[in-house]
Amino acid sequence: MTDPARSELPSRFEPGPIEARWQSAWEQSRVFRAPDRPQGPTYALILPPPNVTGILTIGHMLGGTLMDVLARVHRMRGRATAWVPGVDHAGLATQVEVRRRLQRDGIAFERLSREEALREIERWRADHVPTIVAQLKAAGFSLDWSRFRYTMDPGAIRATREVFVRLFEQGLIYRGERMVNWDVRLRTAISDLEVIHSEEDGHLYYLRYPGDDGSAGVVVATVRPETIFGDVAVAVHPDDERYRAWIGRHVRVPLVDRPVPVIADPAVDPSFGAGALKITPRHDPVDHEIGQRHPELESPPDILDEEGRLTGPWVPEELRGSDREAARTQVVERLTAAGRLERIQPYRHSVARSERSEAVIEPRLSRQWFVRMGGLAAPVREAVRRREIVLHPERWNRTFDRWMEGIQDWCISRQILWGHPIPVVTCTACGREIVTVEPPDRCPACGGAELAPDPDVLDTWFTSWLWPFVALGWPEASADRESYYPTQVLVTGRDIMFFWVARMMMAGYAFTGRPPFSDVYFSGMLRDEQGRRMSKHLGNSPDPLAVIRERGADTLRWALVFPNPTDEDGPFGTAALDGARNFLTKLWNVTRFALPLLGGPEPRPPPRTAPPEAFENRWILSRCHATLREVDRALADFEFTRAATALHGFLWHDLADQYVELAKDALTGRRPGADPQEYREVLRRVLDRTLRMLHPFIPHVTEELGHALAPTGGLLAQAAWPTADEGDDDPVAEREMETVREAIRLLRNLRSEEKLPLDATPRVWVTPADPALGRLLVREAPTIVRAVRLAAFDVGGNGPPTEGARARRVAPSGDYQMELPAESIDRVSLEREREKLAQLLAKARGRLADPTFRARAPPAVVQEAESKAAELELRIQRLDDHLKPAGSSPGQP
RNA sequence: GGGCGCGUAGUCUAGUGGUUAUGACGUCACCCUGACACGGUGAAGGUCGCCAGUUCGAAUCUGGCCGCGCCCA
Repeated sequence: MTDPARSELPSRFEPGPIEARWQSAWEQSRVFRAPDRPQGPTYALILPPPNVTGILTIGHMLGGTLMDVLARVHRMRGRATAWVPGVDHAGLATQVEVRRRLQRDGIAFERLSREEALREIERWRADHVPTIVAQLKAAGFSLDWSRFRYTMDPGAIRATREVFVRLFEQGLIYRGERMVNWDVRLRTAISDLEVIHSEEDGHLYYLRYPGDDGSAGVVVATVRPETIFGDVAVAVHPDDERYRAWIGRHVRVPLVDRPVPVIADPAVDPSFGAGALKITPRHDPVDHEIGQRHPELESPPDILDEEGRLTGPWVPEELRGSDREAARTQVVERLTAAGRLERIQPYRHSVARSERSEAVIEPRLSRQWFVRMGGLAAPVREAVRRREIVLHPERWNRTFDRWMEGIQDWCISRQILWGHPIPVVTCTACGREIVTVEPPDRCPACGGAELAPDPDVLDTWFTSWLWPFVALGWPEASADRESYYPTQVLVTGRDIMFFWVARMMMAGYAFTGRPPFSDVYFSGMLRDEQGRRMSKHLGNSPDPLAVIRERGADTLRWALVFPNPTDEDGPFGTAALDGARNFLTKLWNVTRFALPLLGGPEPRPPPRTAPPEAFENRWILSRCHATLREVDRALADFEFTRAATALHGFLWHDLADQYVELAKDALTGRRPGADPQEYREVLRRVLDRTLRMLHPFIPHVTEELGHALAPTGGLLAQAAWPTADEGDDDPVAEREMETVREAIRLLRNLRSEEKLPLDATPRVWVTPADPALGRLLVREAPTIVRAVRLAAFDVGGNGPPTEGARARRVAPSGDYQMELPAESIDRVSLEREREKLAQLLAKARGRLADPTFRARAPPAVVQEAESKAAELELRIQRLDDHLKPAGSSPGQP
């Protein structure tokens, strides 16, 4: 804890020790532990469980920061807040990592026994989980570690089996032979999510299939000549005149001379290649569909084994065992020799690769377990339409619905070791399949004790989709489920919108009858400073722990939310981190400046009873209040950057640049007639509110500063979020401050343009534009004098004694004249300004001269344009007045 | 090929029909003014991708084109 005796902050802001101190203070006080039996409203979110595969990335830090902001704000608002951490066993991803590590040691994963393999994976998990936990803690995330879960802990195992059995019993899980994405290197089916499509250079081969009758036959274009052995037909478009005569006749597959029919199918694109397609139903999804539409075709052969090598009786013996790449070369050679290769054309096309192994995906007809999705999707689509669940940003709602409409069945079996076993055993005696939650001892049909487990495991997502309620205790009727389910918001990347988010929603309705959350926020992806997306592959994603060690968690957090567009990809790099560091330093220094003025630390102030009298005080309270409303609104809309921008602008420009500078002398008791106590109370109140508003974003430094201001005030982490106080609203003060700032800006400008020495204190005369402005300028004259460093600011009095010894500037608030040490009038800048105003006036007049504008535009707009034009005329006239005599003064006849 | 989105100062970005288009970084000038040079005060820098249209009025709405990105096939 902060030393209560310390009344001064160190002049340098050092995040390291501060963050360590407050993280342990939070941990000790158990602020982030959600109550088991909460009173009143709750707020729950789950951390999308990161893979045990490895360490977290900056992208995880972004999502975590946004969730932490939400969790902390709601906790401060008094909601019983549960933010539940967990890690995902990540079946395939983890197995690939472990395999790679073993490979470095010269051990082949495939050689290990099941037990040995699982032990290796367990060792990997034990190595990595602590790192992940350390990263999450170092970021200052307010996770409830007492509720930490793992997707393979006993509860998750039971839940997964339970769900499988329920769906099986409802007929929603079935086993079938379907087209899947096959990874030939890892020898498993993988999900669409794990497939990456990208444009690659390849070739298009034109092959001649001679006619059965000895005629020239048909030319077929293909990118995969090695699959000709699996052909069962050649297809053409039914309306394609070129081939109409061929439909129903036969051509011969080159090299093997096997006859196949020419069929008509509307799926064939006549403009692709030569307009004829070879049909290999077991090795291409489109061909498969065409095959299904033509039951008259012979049953298609499988010519590739699970590692992608040519196999089977349909393949010429000397080619059997060649893998796809080698086989392609060999087949092309043979086709050339046989005179069947018409030509080869360079061809750039979309290639699907496995995200895990980078192997080209082999579409493969294979026997797998599937979940029927149509029925599960229906209530979700309905919920999104009713806005029972809302996706943010808005536009994803439509995209989501369109995808749900065309939803495909889900392949949930994987041919790997690591994962939840499929809860299906087969009795070796009678062949009965048993699907039960508790693994059976004997066959219920024949009593046989020899039960063979299904060799496959479940897709990791088959557990992940249950996470919002499993993490809260499902299927047990736990107290947490009662209190914290449904959760409020899910924050994640849109890349897993369909594979995870949509499925969680389906599972929520299917197994709990309720939505798993009410809002989903999709964060953008991060890009590096060259605009490239961060990826492991490019190695351009910095290690979060290193960033935190070097620059602090708060700096990282602010760098992630402040400069980033809400719904697009945002840049992240040293520029963002430097900006964040500068901002934190600014906050540090403002507080450091305020602390001694406030008479050192004291308890947080009681609510103010009367509004302050001083103009700056009313103004800063009004700004502070406007900022709070903006932050509240922005957070309600999940617009984190807007909230951060409002806070940044307020702290830096309103509080530091304006308020502190203008009120400095009053605060330090050097302004006659000002009540320093009022200024101090206001400053304390504003700082206190600012720290609270910033706390969810940058918790450590605000906690440190909050305690410096009020050492006995308790933790900011459990302080109350500021409440809007309409009494602080003061539009008059805000308008008046605009006028005062305009006067200051303009006079500083004159000083700068006229190259006045720094120590010069000129006199200024102003002829106010109207009496009300005059009264304001008189009232605030001391402030203006101080801010611009003037000898005097004379409102409405006589002008300077010498015509030439002055510079002039006309502003909406009045006509300013500054005494200059020499006879220098900046005619150039006056003329430039006149020109600018004249342009604006021409524009305004043009508009007003247009009768349809007067007729059709709303009266308020017309009136505004009129007064605008009048004001411009007046200003130009005043400028002309000054330009004329100045032009004819000294030296002129 | 289909869908979605994006093109605003050198860079990143705010801004969904009505004052002189926002802020940050960078640039230039002056200033280490008793919180902060990780700072202050000023300045320069924009045909709001292009072309039509709707409208009294378009960065903003519509259509087309060009360029870029993402998702799906």
